[in-house]
Amino acid sequence: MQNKTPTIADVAEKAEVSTATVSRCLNLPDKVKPEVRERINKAIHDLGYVPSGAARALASRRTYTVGAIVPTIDNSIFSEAIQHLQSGLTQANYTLLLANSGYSLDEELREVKSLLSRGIDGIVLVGEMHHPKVYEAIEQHKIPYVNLWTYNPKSRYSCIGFDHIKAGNQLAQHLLDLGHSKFGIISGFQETNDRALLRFKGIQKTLKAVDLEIPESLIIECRYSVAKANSSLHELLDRDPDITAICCGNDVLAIGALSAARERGISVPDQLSITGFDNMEIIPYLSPALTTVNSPSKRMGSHAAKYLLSHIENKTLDIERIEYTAELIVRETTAKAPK
Amino acid sequence: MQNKTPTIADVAEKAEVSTATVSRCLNLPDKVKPEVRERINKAIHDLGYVPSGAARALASRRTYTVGAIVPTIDNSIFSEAIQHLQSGLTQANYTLLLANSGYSLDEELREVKSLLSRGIDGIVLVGEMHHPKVYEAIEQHKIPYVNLWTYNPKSRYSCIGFDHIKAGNQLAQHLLDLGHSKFGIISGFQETNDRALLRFKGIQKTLKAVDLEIPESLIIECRYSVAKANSSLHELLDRDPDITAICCGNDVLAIGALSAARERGISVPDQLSITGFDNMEIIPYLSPALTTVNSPSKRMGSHAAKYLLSHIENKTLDIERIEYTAELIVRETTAKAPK
DNA sequence: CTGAAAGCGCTTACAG
DNA sequence: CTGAAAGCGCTTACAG
Repeated sequence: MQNKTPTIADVAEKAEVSTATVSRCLNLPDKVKPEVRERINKAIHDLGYVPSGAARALASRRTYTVGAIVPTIDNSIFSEAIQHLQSGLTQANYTLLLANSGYSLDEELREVKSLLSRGIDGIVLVGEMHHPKVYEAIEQHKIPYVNLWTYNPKSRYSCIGFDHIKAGNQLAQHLLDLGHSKFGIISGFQETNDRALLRFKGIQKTLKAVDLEIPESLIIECRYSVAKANSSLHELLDRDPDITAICCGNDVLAIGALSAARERGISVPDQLSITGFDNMEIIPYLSPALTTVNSPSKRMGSHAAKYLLSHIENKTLDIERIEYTAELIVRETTAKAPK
Repeated sequence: MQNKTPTIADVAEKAEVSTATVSRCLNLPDKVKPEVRERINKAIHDLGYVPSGAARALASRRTYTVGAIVPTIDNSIFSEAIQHLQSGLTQANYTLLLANSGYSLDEELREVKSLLSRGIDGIVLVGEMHHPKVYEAIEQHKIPYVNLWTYNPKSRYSCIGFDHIKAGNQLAQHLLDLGHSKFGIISGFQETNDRALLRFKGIQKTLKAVDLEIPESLIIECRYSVAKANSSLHELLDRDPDITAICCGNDVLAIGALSAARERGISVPDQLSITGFDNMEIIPYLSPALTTVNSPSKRMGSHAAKYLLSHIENKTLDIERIEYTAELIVRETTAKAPK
């Protein structure tokens, strides 16, 4: 019974080889003779040897770890992406270090620094809007990096995502086609969230094309919570009872808005149309089922894993910009404008 | 312009002190004279020095990292717990390493080993049912460990959670009080999920006390997905149209069941009562709002952070068992049994 | 295919 | 309060 955790030296001694050979056996097995390999594997098994990640990282300058910072994991849409990112990494024997910024740019910077000091081989962030020092810090470390959930052909950085402006366009056009002209907006905070901002810009632009404008007073920004959205819709309707269409920043907000409409006895979609964003798993099973836009979260997550792994393995840092499409999904919460 | 990442030696040189002093300045600031400290901090800042986590971990045998393995992060209820676990750790300058097992015990074991080799100072798992080697591996590493989401006064391991049997009792009693006698169950897979198993056992026990028994054919186990629950309810109702109460393993399943009832034109709760579990954030805003049981996920998550941190700092490994209560929340999906 | 040895960047008794 | 030096457990040219 050894009461000390066995090291590579213990394995080497037991297998009667050098530590260098044990190391090779672990990392480049074909470079060691099969019979030796067998002896080493037996020793490893007998000793219950587990390599020290810290020592390996220090010596090899590789951690086999990738960092990701999302605004929150408490949103099924990010969870889906992370789940897929993670499984892509796990298959390649990489581990995901997950942090969340709570939609704060300063907090995100802190997390980036912490991950960097921890030693990561690659990093993924959500959106394109970050603290300027974030880019600085990452570039200093010379590791592959990608902005997820956003697509900007002119970005200086790699990105994997979709065009939020286009998505906003589609939403607005759909509502316009249904004859709506009186809009309200319940959005996430746009100052620190470029996805929220761009979606709104998209809506705004499409409306402007037909000379429609949403007054400041009918745009509410709030935290992505059902409760906040509920009170926001009440607020909006108090300010202007003639609104016939509400665009919500995501499905969670839309669920809150739906509940407020119900409380007011306003029927959706007959009197009021409501749209969401993301197409969360449960949405089609709700009644009424939300009209929303599909965020390709799983595909983005998987792609991020692939991107990072290939760039880490090849030690390349060139920029890639991948665009996925986000389709409008019309369901039961939008209909012709009343009257 | 240095084109090499600065090390502690560079800082030491620039500040004209030894590396030992820089190290102390970082870890035990009060042990170094204020003026020296200032010089060092300036050097750190000027150089843009970031300590190497790997080197620190290797030398100190501490990683300031805690591992957590949950069945899936794609469930808002686990996300909430993780969010709180994480924020507790972050405040103490620890980082959370998150992995998920996909409800597989073998996968969980793999993840445990990977985390252990990575070097973690503590670990939290969900539930009490694990691969026997999981306990073995963790004990060999002598790090604090806690089973979350479960409370068992007789457990050999620390646990922070609630009593799933009691929760099942409450659910069944509520339905019994409403006059139900014909039950159906849509549960998660019980073989690898002790929470699912115990909740069911709780229901079963309470029913048995009044001589009621749920036949095998009216118990369906499935993945925690809305779609699966939807088809499960159809299946159940095909097998026995006289069922008046359905207990679902969690809220996600209940939402699926609700949608199936709607598809069949069965009114809830008049003709059919449905219960969920967890009380996810959106539940009270849905229509009908689910009768469910509140899982104290946030409190469990925070407590896990506290538990781990204190045991890591004090290098203690004694067992603690913390019980939270899970209350039944009666809303709109349960009512008196028809007829 | 294998080994001796330097080195990765820190921490930590030990002395002073 | 500070420094010299050993050591943490690996990897990796370099030789052979």
